[in-house]
Amino acid sequence: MAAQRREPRKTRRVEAEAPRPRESVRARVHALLRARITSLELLPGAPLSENELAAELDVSRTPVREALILLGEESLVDVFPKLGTFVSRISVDAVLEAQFMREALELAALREAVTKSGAPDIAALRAILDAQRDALKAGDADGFFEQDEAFHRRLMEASGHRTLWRTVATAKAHLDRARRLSLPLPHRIETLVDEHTAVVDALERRDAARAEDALRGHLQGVFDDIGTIRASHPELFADPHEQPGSAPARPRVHPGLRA
Amino acid sequence: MAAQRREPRKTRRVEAEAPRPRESVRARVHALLRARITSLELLPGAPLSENELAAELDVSRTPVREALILLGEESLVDVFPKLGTFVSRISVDAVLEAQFMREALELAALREAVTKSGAPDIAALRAILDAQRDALKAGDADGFFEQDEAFHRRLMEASGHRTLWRTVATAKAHLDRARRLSLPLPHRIETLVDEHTAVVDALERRDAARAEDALRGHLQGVFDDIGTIRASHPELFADPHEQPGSAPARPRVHPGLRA
DNA sequence: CCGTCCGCACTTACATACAAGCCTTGTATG
DNA sequence: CATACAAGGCTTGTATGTAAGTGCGGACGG
Repeated sequence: MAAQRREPRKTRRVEAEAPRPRESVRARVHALLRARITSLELLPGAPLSENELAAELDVSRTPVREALILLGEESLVDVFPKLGTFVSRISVDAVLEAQFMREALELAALREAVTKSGAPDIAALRAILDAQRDALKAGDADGFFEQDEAFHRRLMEASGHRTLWRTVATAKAHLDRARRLSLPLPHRIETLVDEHTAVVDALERRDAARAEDALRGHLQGVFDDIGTIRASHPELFADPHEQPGSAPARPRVHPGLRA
Repeated sequence: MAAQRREPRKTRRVEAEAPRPRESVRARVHALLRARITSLELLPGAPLSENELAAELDVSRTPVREALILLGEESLVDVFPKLGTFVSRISVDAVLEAQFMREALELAALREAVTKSGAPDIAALRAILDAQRDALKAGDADGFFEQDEAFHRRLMEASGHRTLWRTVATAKAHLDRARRLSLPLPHRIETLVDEHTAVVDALERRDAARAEDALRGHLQGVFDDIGTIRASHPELFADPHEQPGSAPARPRVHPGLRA
């Protein structure tokens, strides 16, 4: 495909189409690509061309490029100068670090939530659990993950920390990519909701120790699944024994998966 | 000052001046501005114009803009569309969150370091402490802070987590801006080195509980100082009762401090 | 004197043009 | 046939041009 054979964009937009330009183009592109990556719609290793994306989304390269830079900061893409940008492969190190970070932050927040949370928090959490069970029954994988995200996010809010979720979400993105691959295991998923429920139960009884144990076990279990996945999808993972200081697995040729 | 009265940049660079263009211009600008902000060379509230910075650094607006976007992600600058970009004021909420995050991550890492660290780690840490004491005697504030950063970074490496420092450093930046203001208190500073030493001592003895207590106390003490500072420099702090959801303290007029 | 309105000077957001590096592939040569 | 080489097409990096929003300040009317 030749680049940019599309007709030049009109500099003056028709006003019928832009009711809410409140959110910047960059933010929209960033959110879109992030969703595509974490949902595995874009597989690890897939190339992301600034030109192609700009053409597809009908915007200029500038906001696309800025979005890719931000995704690079989150390690969701790897940018190789003058070579190309690719969805990052799942790095064992990155997953380990993400798991560690998530565990440390969520457990610390939970300790505070035990004393700070109130009835509205518990009610909101239980509502999310109900929705998650519904999604499970309906076989709605996307909805299930949405509610999972909502649960952990709401749990952190219950601790009074409102801005910390961004950091946890960044770490969680790496774990989620791996978890998505384990979806075909339905028995595992049912367990997850039960584990969530145990956390809320302990939280409601203000039982700090039990809440902590429940959440820790839950997070550890999620992490353990990833090892199982790796065996069946090795091409999605980065070289396991890579030195972090050295060049980060530059692809010899444009790594496959194109189209 | 009128914008861009500088002569047009030569598109072809003289090659005598660029021996190592390995690091992108964006990365250099980002690092430079970050250093200026965390060192308080650029005070909270100070305006950062893409045009002015591009002219001063003799680069185009593009890498400057990209660097500012990254700093915005770290909450070190606030970008108000079509209005201006300003060094972020020290937000009490942000400092609280940074403190919480740092404490959670560093303590969790320390727990692992107690079992994983070895003699080389201890030796490296003690060397850093010596350097820190030297900087203290010499009255070298910048050097002191450098060694402080090195200490905490090395401590995290001793736990085996190599990539986690980036996250901690982002949080630490907000705390450091406040701490810089407390430098005139020399008695406090001497305490800091002693606290660091206590952590290493306990770590060497593999005394997890004592190491944890020492580090927790140290981090808490650092945090307590910030409250003291706030009284004497209120203009550097954001509105204390600001709703995080609402507009983030948009400046009525370009906030002063301009040259 | 005071309020209102309008334009100007500044900003960032987005679009486009140009530069430079890497890989592939076709081609010529041994 | 194998290999060296060079050109071309792709990529991202940087530079610059254009659009559009915001607040300030002066002109103007009351």
